[in-house]
Order: sequence, then structure tokens, then C-alpha cells
Amino acid sequence: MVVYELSDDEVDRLFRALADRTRRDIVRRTLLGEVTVSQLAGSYDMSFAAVQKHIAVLEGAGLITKHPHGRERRVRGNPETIRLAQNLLDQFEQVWRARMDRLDDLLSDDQLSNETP
Amino acid sequence: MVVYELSDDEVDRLFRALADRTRRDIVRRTLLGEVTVSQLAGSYDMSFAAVQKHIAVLEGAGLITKHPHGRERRVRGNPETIRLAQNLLDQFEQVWRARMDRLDDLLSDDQLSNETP
DNA sequence: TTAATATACAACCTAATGGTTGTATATGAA
DNA sequence: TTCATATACAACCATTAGGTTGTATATTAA
Repeated sequence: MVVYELSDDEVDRLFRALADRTRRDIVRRTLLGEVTVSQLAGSYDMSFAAVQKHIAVLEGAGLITKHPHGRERRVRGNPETIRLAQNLLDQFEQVWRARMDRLDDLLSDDQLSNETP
Repeated sequence: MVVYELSDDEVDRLFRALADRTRRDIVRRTLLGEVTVSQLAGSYDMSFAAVQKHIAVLEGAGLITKHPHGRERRVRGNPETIRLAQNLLDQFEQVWRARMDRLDDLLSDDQLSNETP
């Protein structure tokens, strides 16, 4: 499976998009099923335009897509991009795990040198 | 294993902290092994104070900790918090997967109603 | 055709972010 | 003790983010 290499800018946008509770909620709702912009706007205690901006940020990060249906736009969550974010975090974990492995190796070496003086 | 419930503010801070390439690099380096504030500051093309601020943001998000050693502060990455972020993304994935499961169930029901007319 | 609805988008405001420089303080080395 | 190093932190500045209101444009319903 080929996984896209995200640029620093894209990664910035991805995590930035997730760093807002309203946007995280929109992602959850749109992963659960398609909703229109109006339905989303009606769910939050802020103006229609404010919700529109959040939707634009999420779209820019690739976390959602909009699909025209007559005069309305249906918003759909994109699980692929969530996966990309998970991969990024996995890479951090691997860095740490690699370090732990090196420490384990050092310990084994010590044991060896004790066993063969 | 008990996993801490993060507040919305904490989640905001966590993803916000990850939404900057310099900070992500600091996290990587400090997961690889302890480094001092000076060492970090020397690695980026910006002022000491700017790097200090990035370190403060990461500390506020729980992604790193500082440990005094004489006059220097050693910075250490915190894999626990990476794990918390992973859990959050997993929750998004589960929302989507739950939806897929429901769709599968619907399909099965259709098949059944075809089989028993 | 006219009215209502769904969306888009510009202009504006305030607060937060990411950077700067300058100054203060603690610790270690000579 | 004196000097150099490591860190902290305040004050400032430009840009971005998150909100607002107001206006324009499609599309559907009457």
C-alpha cells in the first residue's frame, strides 16, 4: 500500500485542523454519515459563516469533502486522512521504540561482557 | 490500562503543538534522547527565545518534560502523550468503522429479505 | 415568475501565534 | 571573586485565526 508523503505544510494544516473542538466534532459527524452545510451550521452556537470557515479549514486539510446535491452541499468525512495522521503519530512512536531497542541492546552487551570476562 | 480523559482544551493544545514543523522536529529529537535547551536552540534558524517558546508550547501540551541538571535543562520527549493523540485518532476511525459495520448489516438484511420472500 | 432556501464570500474586529530584542538570574569555570 | 554560559522572561511587532455582519448567487417551491 502506497501512502502519500505529506509536505510539512500539509502536516501543519492537518494537525491545525484537528486543533479545534468544533472542527473535531464536524469530522466525527461527517464520518458517521453525510450532512449538509446547513445541518452542521445549525448544530453549533455560532454564525453560519463561522461554521463555513471551519468546514473550509477541514476541506483544506483533506479531512472532509463537499459534494453538491442540488442547491445543497453534502459534507463527507475522509477516513483516509485520519489514517495519514495516525501514520505520522506512529512514526513518532517508532522513533521512541527504536531508542528503547538500542537501550535493550546495550544492556545485552553488558550482560555478554559479564558472561565473557 | 486506564487512559486519561483529556479535556477539549487539552486536546486543542495537543494537536496545536503538533501543528508546527519545528515543534514536531523537537519532539522527534527528544524522543530519540535527552537534549538541552541550548542544543535544541542551536539546531534551528531562529532565536534562542523562539525555540524556548516552542519548547514551552510542547511542555504545555505534555509532549515533553524538562529536567534540571545544574544550570542546564534537559528536554525529554513523552511517548505517553503521543499515545494519547493516537487514541484520539483511533476514536475517529472507530466512528467510521461503526458506520461501515451498520452498512454491512443493512446489506445482510437485504439479502435475508430476498432469501425469505 | 416570485419567494424562500442553501451556500459563498468579502470586509471587518479581536485575540492568539510566532517571531524579534533586550534584560535578569543562576550556575560553573578560571 | 570574576567571567562566561544556560536559561528565563518581558515587551514588542506582524501575521494568522476565529469570530462577526452584510451582500450576492444558485436552486427549489409556490
